[in-house]
Amino acid sequence: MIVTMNDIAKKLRVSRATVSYVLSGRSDGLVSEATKKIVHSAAKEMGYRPNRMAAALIKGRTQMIALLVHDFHPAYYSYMIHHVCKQVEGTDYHLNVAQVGAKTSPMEATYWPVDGVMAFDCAPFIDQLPDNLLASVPVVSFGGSYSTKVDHVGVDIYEATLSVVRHMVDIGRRRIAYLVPKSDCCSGSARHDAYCTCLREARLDPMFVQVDEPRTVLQREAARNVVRALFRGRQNPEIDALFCFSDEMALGAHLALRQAGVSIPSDVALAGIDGICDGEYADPPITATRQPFERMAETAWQFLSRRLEDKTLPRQELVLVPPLIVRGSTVTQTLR
Amino acid sequence: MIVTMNDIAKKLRVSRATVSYVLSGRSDGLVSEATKKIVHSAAKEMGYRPNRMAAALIKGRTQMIALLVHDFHPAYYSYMIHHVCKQVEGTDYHLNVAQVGAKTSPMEATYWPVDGVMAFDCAPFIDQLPDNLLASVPVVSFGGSYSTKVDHVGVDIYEATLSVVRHMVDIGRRRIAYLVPKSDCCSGSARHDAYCTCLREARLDPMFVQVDEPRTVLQREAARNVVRALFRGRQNPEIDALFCFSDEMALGAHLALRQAGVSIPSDVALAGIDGICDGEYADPPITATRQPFERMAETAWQFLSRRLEDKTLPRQELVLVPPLIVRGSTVTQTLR
DNA sequence: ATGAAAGCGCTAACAG
DNA sequence: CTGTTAGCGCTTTCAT
Repeated sequence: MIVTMNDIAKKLRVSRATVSYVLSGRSDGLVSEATKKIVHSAAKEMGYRPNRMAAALIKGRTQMIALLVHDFHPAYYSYMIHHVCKQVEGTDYHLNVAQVGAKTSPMEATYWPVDGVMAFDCAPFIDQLPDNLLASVPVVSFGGSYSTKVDHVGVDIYEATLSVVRHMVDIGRRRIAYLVPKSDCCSGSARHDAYCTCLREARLDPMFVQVDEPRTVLQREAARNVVRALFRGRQNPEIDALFCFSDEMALGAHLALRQAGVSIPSDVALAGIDGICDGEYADPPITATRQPFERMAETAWQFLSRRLEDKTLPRQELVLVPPLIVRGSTVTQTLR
Repeated sequence: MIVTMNDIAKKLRVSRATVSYVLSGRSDGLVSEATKKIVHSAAKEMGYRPNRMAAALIKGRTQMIALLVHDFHPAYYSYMIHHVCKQVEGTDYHLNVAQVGAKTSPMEATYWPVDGVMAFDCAPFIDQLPDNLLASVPVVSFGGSYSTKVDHVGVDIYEATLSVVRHMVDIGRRRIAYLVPKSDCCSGSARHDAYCTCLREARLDPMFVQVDEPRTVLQREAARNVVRALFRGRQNPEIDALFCFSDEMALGAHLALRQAGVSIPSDVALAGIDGICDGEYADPPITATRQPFERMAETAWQFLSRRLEDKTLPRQELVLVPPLIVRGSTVTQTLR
């Protein structure tokens, strides 16, 4: 049923080695043109498909790169996956996108032996990895949550947050709340610390609007519900700006505010972090810092491919500060 | 550097077989509790990681399932990936999400030997697969574009389109245009045919608004540009309804219409196909048929796991008709 | 209860 | 130019 090199060799009455040479393209001058042709056509005709496992086993390299993410769905992740794919596409490597998280244990995510790992937004996971693994397989960590133990392309979320919150102060807001998943509402979290710092500088009081849902998939809906509850009835919480943990949450808040009859930005200014394009399509479009998706994907892959060629390279590091994109959710703009 | 079973066996002065039995959990009464403990602790201590390639090679099964998609990014795909992941999570199988498309040849997508293939929205790709592959590895095709050559969970796009366009007729629209990627504007395409049929029934003239961009990633932006151009100046095309190929395109049209000062739905009613949640967050929210994502993922996985256990099963087939979700983009609604 | 041995499909010396 | 051979790391009879 399944055709192997042996089958081809037997049928053609040549040795396995010859077939191997031809089919793997290492036959430079070793094998006659005639045999080459015969082997190729036999392989095609018999429907031969190389067993990569066997090749990988002996070569010690799988040509496989694992891209580790928390999830596939929210646009923030799928953007990044998309861009990383574009980088790896056309190289000799194959991308294996795998989820890490609560249900998928770290070890399972790297279930397959891979030549390299690209870990997006999951520093804790990297830090959890056993040292011998870290030593034996190149890892590049990238995203807002990056590990400094390995090559990394980071995003400075602290600075990003500063620029968003300062922008809110600059446009005259005084009651700036922070819409945040409960699990991230603690010092040590870059957004939290930057938010607090910024408000302290401006002599304003922090206000936390906490959302229960930590799972990124439902962040938008969860944020919407919390903000809806907040503005329900006449208990207007006297908020005039809402800084959101993510654009997903900003989108949820956006809908809740509109439905509560709250005007954006005149009543409440809204801004997020990420810069997924959905924010641009909202009305008014949402102010946010924009993750340099392409740049990150490109650099992360560059770091990894270099490392793949030379394991002794010194640590490669880059930290980017995402630019603030001011849109209609904080500043009244005329439509273009 | 890399620890193998041999290393453990040598260190412990037992045979490889013993180690194998213990580590793969097949040691029911074969190996003494004492040895078991010793082996386990040695493995842990030495940082042993099983080489799945070797196991797969000998067992002839990789425990790997390929999920084939065109792209990761637009929400329509990432939803599905998300849901398929949830299905496979917790089973003995591992999901390998791979892209098929222009750049990634079909054969490369199944580069790794997998135990099964789940092909989302890519019937042409399945039909292109060599027969011997189709015979040797179970494939389930699902989505709007499904192959009837193999097990499949289809979505009846023709019916879906009928329900959307009929809805537009029902609410009194008479100039119903179809916003469509150029490549899909031909008879044979389910949406196209259903749209034409429906308009013929209602004695209306079809109007095609063609978008150049076939690549799904940029559909939204491309749709936006086309619609913007359409409504630019005072050349109002006398359209009172716009049926969109996808929700992505509907979202683009939505923004363009708003920015052109066209009121939705009073001037132009808007509807799409897919039912991605972003459509719900638009203002007004977008009417669309809703792909039964969860149901499809669940059934597709069910079909595949059954097939994995019994290759002789008769063809498994299911075709779903997605329900029409009427929202504010076609019918004026009060906010909830 | 444990070990020896064969072999999964392929690659890469090395001989001829 | 082609064939022989020795494994890659693991599983799995079959002996012991």
